[in-house]
Formats: sequence, C-alpha cells, structure tokens
Amino acid sequence: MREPTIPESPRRARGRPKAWDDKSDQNTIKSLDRAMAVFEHLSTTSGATLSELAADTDQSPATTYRILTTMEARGLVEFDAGAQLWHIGPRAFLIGARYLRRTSVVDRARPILRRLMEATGETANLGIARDTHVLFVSQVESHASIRAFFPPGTLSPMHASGIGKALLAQMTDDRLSRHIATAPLDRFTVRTLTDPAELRADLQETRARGYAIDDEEKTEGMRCIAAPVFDWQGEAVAGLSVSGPVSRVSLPQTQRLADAVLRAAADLSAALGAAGKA
Amino acid sequence: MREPTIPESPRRARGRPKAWDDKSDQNTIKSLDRAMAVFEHLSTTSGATLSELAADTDQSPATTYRILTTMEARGLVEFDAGAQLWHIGPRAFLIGARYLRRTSVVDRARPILRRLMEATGETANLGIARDTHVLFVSQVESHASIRAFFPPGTLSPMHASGIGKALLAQMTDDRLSRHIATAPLDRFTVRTLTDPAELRADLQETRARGYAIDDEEKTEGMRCIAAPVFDWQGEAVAGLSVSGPVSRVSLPQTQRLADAVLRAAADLSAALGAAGKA
DNA sequence: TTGGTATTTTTCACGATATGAAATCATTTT
DNA sequence: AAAATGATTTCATATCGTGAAAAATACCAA
Repeated sequence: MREPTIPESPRRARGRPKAWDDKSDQNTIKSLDRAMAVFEHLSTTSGATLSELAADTDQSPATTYRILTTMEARGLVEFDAGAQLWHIGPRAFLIGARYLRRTSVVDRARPILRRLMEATGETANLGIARDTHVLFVSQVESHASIRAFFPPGTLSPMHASGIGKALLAQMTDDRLSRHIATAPLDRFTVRTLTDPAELRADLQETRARGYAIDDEEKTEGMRCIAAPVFDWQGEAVAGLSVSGPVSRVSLPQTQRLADAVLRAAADLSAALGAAGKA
Repeated sequence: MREPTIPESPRRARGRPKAWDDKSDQNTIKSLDRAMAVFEHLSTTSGATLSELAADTDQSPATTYRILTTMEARGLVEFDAGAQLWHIGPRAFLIGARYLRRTSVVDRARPILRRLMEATGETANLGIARDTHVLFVSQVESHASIRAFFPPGTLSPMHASGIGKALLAQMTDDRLSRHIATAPLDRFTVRTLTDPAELRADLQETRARGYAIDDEEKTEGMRCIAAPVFDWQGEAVAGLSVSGPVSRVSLPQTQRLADAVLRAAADLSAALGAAGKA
C-alpha cells in the first residue's frame, strides 16, 4: 500500500484496543442508544404520535415520553399540540448542518475514489461543473501500465466528457438549451457529439440508464463511465468516473464498471448529506 | 394576541396537566440530557478531542467516551482517527434536514432560487427568522469563480444581514423596539449598523424602496440585496437575497438585481399562498 | 532504542436513576 | 353521560450508567 494507514481498525490512536470479539459492545450506553433510536425513527416519519413512536421502537410510552420531553427542552424535537404530533426540531437542523461545513467535496471524495480505482482497476476521477466546462479536481491513478491520465486542473467541455454528460443529463430542459446555445460543441474525435440533436438523444439514454458513457468522444482509445453526485439539496454538484483504454473498458465490461461507479457516486452523495435514493 | 392558543401551557391535548411549578422537571432523563449537551457542544466546535469535550461539559472522560461511541455507532458523530478529533456525523445531518422538509417554504423556494441565481449570476439565498437571528436554510451558488458562500445552517444577526433587515423592516414599531432592546447590535465591519437610530433610518429607507441592501455590513467585500417573503396570512416569514462581491454587485447594478430579487420574492410569496399584492 | 508522558479505553463496584405497570386525568366518541 | 382513548404521573424495583483508577497505547525526547 502507498499509505501509512493501517489496514483496518485501530480506530483510536491511543488507548487500549477495542474488545473486538467480546459478545457485544460493552461500552455503549443502552438508554442513550434507545433514545437515539427514537430520534432517528422520528426523522423517517413526517410527524408521529407518542404511541406510534413507542410501538415502533419497542419501548414503553412512559419512557418514550420522557425521551421526547427531554429532547424537546433542547429543541431537538418539537411537539405540534394541534395535531398531537412529534417532529424533528430546529436545533437538530442547526447541529446537523455543522456536518456540511467540515470538509469539501474533494476531501470527502478521496477515499471513495481510491476504493473505486481498486475495485475497477482503472483511473478514477472527480470533476465539478465550472461554467460550461468540467474541472477535474481529483484523481486516483490506476496501477496498469496503460492508463488514463489527465492532471488535476484539466478543463474539458461538458459535451465531450463522461462527467460532463452525466451533469448535463441532470439539467432542466431550459438550462440545457441555454447551455447548448452558449457553449460551442467543438469536435475532438470522429465520435464527438457535435450535433445538438445527437447530444440530446445521448443524454436521454444517459438519464435512462443512470450513468454516462464517453466512448472515445474526447480522446481516441479512451472510454469513460461516469455518474452524477448530488449534494444534500439534490443538486448535481459533481461527477465521478473511471476511465481507461477501450481494450479494458470494453463494452462487455461496461455494466460491471458502471455498477462500481454508481455505488461510489451514491457513497459520495451520502457523504455530502444527500438523502436516500432518487 | 392574535392566536387562539391558550396563554401558556396545555401542551398536550390529553393527559394529566404538567406539574407546572413543582421543583424541577421531574420528567426528563438526566443522562440523556447530558448526552445531548455533548452533542450540542460538539456542533459549536469544529472538531474536539475527548478530553476537551469532557472538560467543557463537566463530565468524566469515561462517560463522555461512552456517549460518543454510542452515537458513533449510529453515525451521529464521527471520529477522525488521524487528528484524534470528534465531529458531527452524516446521520445527524440527515435527521436534522428533516426539519426543513416540514417547513415547505424550502421546497417551494428551490426552483425560484435557481432561477434567481441564473437571472442575476450571483449566489441566491433563502433565510427564515429564528428568534433574533436569520437562519440560512437554502442556497443556490453562483457559477462564478468568485462567489458568495455561507453554508446552510448559518445564523446571522438580523441587523447585519440583508434578509434580516428586510424582515425587520416589516415589523411593527412595537416589535422592532423590542427586538432592538433584546438583541445586541454587534459590530462585524466598519459599516455595520450598530446605532439604533442609524438602523431605524436604514429600515425606513428599506421600506420605502421595497428591498434591503447589506453593504459590506457583515462581511467586507460582500454586498447583498434582499426582499421579504410573505405567507398566506401576510406574515413576513422568510427572505430572499442575492449576494456577491462588491465588484459585481455594484451600485449601478443595484436596480437590476433588486428587480430580479423582488420578482423572485413575489413568486415565492405567491407559491405560499400570499394574496395579490399591496 | 528506551523511558517518560499524555490520552484514550476498559474494568469494576456502587448507588443513582431510568424503567414499566398501573393509576390518573383530559379529550373525544358513542 | 358514559365509555373509550391516549397522554402524563407516581412509585417501587433492579437495571444500568457512573466515576475512579488501572491498563493499554501512541507520542515525544534523549
């Protein structure tokens, strides 16, 4: 390995190692865990009554009641007296929002990119939209001797890159039209999509299958499979891709690679706070 | 008062009335409350070590440790093994975000914010009043490379933000006076309005022209144009703004930007069921 | 390499306190 | 009005959380 990080666990730097096998977590607080179960469950509903919550979390109404009033005092949950429903409170949002400020997309993406590269054996890339182009901001290179490479900071027109097309496919019709109107569809290879109609058709397919394919549209001999990444508001803010020579990124391999890319994109979206699925 | 809600308490509809005076909260869970104190405190820092947290919340390291590992198991907090720091985790965000889903203003605002950003080229924001502050709940970032950015969940004092001033300008004299009396007019830049008389004069102008201008009053180099949003009852429940560097959000541009903001605010008000206009 | 120090993690015994059953009360439904 | 429903409170009990201190580990300095 290239990194000084130890294979798996030593989660903490100091202190006695965890009792990894011992029956169950001896060092967690049961009552807190149960309270958190209520808190979490509340977030999956849109308002729940005391009895519902108590039943769903297998706790007595009395206990559930005390959990809720305790959290209510801190604004973590709210009670709608009119409808007799409990909800997640404003303080919970305030606390949770702090998560977003911690690190950038790039930092969050790095471990995910590395896993993606290892799973596929191909170079993994992260790109974000920058005006009419995709800016490649991070990359983990394949170990193969023939590999895709373009240095971080590379700009590529949207219509001629996998990530770009994955992002275009998420745009509203309106915005897409404006993009096509402003950005020239320059040709790079014989396969570049330079005709608006062609491009739109390709984006249609992209949307349908969930990922984009750049089939030697930017660089001859290079194929690329990309998927969009969403932030917590559901905006497509970035894209992940794997790219490699057509010999290895072959059509029979497509589905396998796409699965890995989609999984990585979902992971990154989750790390950015995006909700479950779309 | 305007509301049919009974003066103070009947918080729940059924059940025995609360022991309103009895000593202290007999019905809260102490250990849970202490755990929440750790959780909350963690959100005010940007990463804290175990010992810091234990000291700051007056609890033994052992207990703090158990609280953290319990919450870690649920993803509510994260441990950065490299830096030995505890952080708020992704699940906390996911749960907190549910709060926004209930206040449908946010959902309704999203497409409008996007249009506003596209029309002006500047970052568009949605903020709602939360006690004496403005809570920024949603944002669509500009594509420009120099752009305004403050993460969702940011709290800003009313007197030092465009949206805050737009909201203050809608208050009754009575309520405004109370606000000025309670909330300190802290200074952030040389232009911050810290004198009540100055602030009142600015609000007067704001009312007259229909929108508020934050002219580097919170952050140097950043200007911001904001307008209030009304719900179906005519209450000013939120505000929209565009913010950007003074170079682009220049005085000659003000009217053009303000028009866009006002239109967006009117759209959102309409989407919330506000009556025509006055 | 070798101690020394700081910090985290685990163990352990004690007693504070969280818990559920049941009683009590408000509200809605019959 | 009475009964049914569901929320709050009381109370006795044993669970389970707690802090002190020990153990384990990493980091730092010679």
